[in-house]
Amino acid sequence: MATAPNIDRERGLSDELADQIFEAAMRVFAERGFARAKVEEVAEAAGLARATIYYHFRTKRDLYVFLLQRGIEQMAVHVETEVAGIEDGREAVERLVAAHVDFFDRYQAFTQVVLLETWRIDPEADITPERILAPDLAVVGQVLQKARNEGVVKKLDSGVLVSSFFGLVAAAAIYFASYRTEFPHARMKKALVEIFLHGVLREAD
Amino acid sequence: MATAPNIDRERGLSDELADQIFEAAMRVFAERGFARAKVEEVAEAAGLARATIYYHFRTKRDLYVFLLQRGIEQMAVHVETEVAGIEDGREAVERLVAAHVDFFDRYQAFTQVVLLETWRIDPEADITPERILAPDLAVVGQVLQKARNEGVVKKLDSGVLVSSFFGLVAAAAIYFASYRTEFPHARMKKALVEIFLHGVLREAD
Amino acid sequence: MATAPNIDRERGLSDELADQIFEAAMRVFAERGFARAKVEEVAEAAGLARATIYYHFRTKRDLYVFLLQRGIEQMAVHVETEVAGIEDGREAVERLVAAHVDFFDRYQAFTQVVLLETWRIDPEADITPERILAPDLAVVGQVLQKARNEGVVKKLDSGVLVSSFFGLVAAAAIYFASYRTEFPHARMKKALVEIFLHGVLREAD
Amino acid sequence: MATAPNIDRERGLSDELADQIFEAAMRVFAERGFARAKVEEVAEAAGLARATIYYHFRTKRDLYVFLLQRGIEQMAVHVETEVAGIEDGREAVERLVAAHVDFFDRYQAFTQVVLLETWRIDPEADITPERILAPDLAVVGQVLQKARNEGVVKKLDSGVLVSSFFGLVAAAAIYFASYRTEFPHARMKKALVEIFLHGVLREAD
DNA sequence: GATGAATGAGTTTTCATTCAT
DNA sequence: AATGAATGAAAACTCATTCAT
Repeated sequence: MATAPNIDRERGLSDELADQIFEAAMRVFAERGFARAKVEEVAEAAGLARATIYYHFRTKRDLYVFLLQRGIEQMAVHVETEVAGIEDGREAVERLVAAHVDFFDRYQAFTQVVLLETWRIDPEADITPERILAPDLAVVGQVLQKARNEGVVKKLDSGVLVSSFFGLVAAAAIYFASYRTEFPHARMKKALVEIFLHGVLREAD
Repeated sequence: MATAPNIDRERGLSDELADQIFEAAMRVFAERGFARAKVEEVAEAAGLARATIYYHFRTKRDLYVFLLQRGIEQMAVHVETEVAGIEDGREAVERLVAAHVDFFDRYQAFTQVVLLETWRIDPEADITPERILAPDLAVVGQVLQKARNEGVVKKLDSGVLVSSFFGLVAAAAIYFASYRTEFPHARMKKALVEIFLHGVLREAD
Repeated sequence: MATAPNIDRERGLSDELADQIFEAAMRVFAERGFARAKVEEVAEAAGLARATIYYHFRTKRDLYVFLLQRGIEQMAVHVETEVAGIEDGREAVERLVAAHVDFFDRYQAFTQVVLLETWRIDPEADITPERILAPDLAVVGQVLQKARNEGVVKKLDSGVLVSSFFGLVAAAAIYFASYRTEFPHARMKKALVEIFLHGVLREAD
Repeated sequence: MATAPNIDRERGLSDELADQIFEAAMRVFAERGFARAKVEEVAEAAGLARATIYYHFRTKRDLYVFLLQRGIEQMAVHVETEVAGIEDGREAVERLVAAHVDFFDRYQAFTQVVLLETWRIDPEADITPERILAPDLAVVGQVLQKARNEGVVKKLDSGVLVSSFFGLVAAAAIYFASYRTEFPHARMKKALVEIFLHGVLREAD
């Protein structure tokens, strides 16, 4: 896991350069969205000439996919590390929420890119959100599935479970990223765990 | 409420034509996203000449804002009608979820536009998601606030509450819209209500 | 004949504008060849903005095909007029040569475009020289065929006959166009007729 | 003769490598024409890296000139060998046609390059077709001149004679190369000799 | 000698927008 | 009110060429 093929890394793009471009692309795509972002901007942000980007990536889209894959890979690694070795299903779910909130909070730019842009890159091609998010979805699905099998989590449709999980976490991330509220990270994390696990109703306690 | 200013309706755009353009814009913007959508495409879809669109709307962006405002207005009306007159806070929250799921399900195209594009139209301008979603957020906030005050809902930060609500509902909408799963609408609605109210844990029951 | 479909004339390109663009394209493509010619240059030569060319022609290649088709059409008309009504096979062939030399001489720019560029536009597509030259080839083939049937012309393979005819006439056109020799038009015409009809050997007389 | 200066052979390009590049360039330039051909393609076809081509040739144009010169050199040698030692003027002319047809037929790719591209390489520079074709033109001119002086060939302008000769032979070459007709080589050769020497009219016999 | 990497200088094409009718 | 025609301003992508290794 977390060792995806990285189809895009053409012509022996060195790790260093890959990082450089990754960072630059992240910043630019997050701020402007795929369509409004200019390759020139990414190049500039990476301290390279525009043509150099094209030397390493056939198209703007390829660059974008590279960004997504690499980011999700890192996210999956982060999350997996967090939930690794936890036996208790309930705690695993808690950690799952927490790990996502942490990651989304730390990489707000990337989060926006992934959550808002992935849906429209190229529906007809094989670059669906499902596929892009696959590494993380694998971890999330696994944890939730296990918890469900253990009877810790309700017998809900697994699609609904996963989408709810993502919706909750992502919405908060985007919401707070957009409004840069001073709302403390810790309290947000706690609140989301609470809602996901127990719902909003008071009597549920 | 539901009687927004409609700054855009220039030069006596007839209701009929407004509908025509609204539908066309919805389809096109949903399918391609704001940036990739062409004014020409909207015109064509509306059976009009490109210049005619410009006769009624100063810019592409104005057309887009018109679409959003009109759509959200309708959504707010729909939701408000659904929760109107319900005294019981808990039931109101249930209906709130249900009403959104229904609306999102019926207007999938519009949902995609609102939920994925709003965030990036024009950050520096006054067209923030907050403002665009205002009519609906007002209703949602009201219902949740009331329920919280009544002690039905937990004392969570209201921003978190609202974002959670939206995240849950919206994610499901997009998720199912994208994959056109055969998952029955009714069951999805029920599941989301369940999760939002009681969480995913089984022991909560 | 000489009333081809003109598939390219999109969006009601007026006759006047068509002429304008035709002339401009001719000059530019002749001087620089297809690949080196810039659409910008054609636009400028036509007194239009570059985008205006693109308003009327989808691509540079389309513009080029328009140029070829229109030119050949005119050539076929010219030639056909010259040989029309001539009963004597031998005289018809003479006139055929003369008409081509005249046309090629008058429209040297166009001649270069047709004879040097056509072969490589798009081999795999349906824009072969054969098809482009069709209107003229039809006339040439007809005249030669008739003369052959009448026993005026030798029983040579018709492909060889046509290609020889073209080769002779075209080579002279390009040769003299390139070197702008002071060689008198009339003498060249006579010489080519002589060679085509009787060959270069003296004893043949 | 046939021992041109070869200005291009820089940095001790070995014969083997020269051949390798010659073949590759021939194929690529023939297929795509000068402007559309990429140096990269030639390199690839030669099994070399792009920069290696630039190690041996200052520019793409230099590479092209190298190709032309080397090819024409070979052609001139071939033709000269064929007509060498022939006393009879008429037979020499016959052999001249035959030798060209043979060469063009065998090296169709090169033929296309020479006959279609030479005219536009660099008109303002000294790379005119006249100069490029010089080695062969020398032989052709010599043979025709001699025949004319001997009274075997008519007293036609020598430019017309040469252009007619080339036009006839080249047109057939290109024609048959393009359409890969199954027309037998031998018959074509005979027909062209016939036309060039005696013309197309039957009564001439 | 050979070449991977980098880039400057274009060029085609796209589109929102304007305007005369 | 409506629209065909025209265009300015981008922006993606290409490719010959250079250069450090």
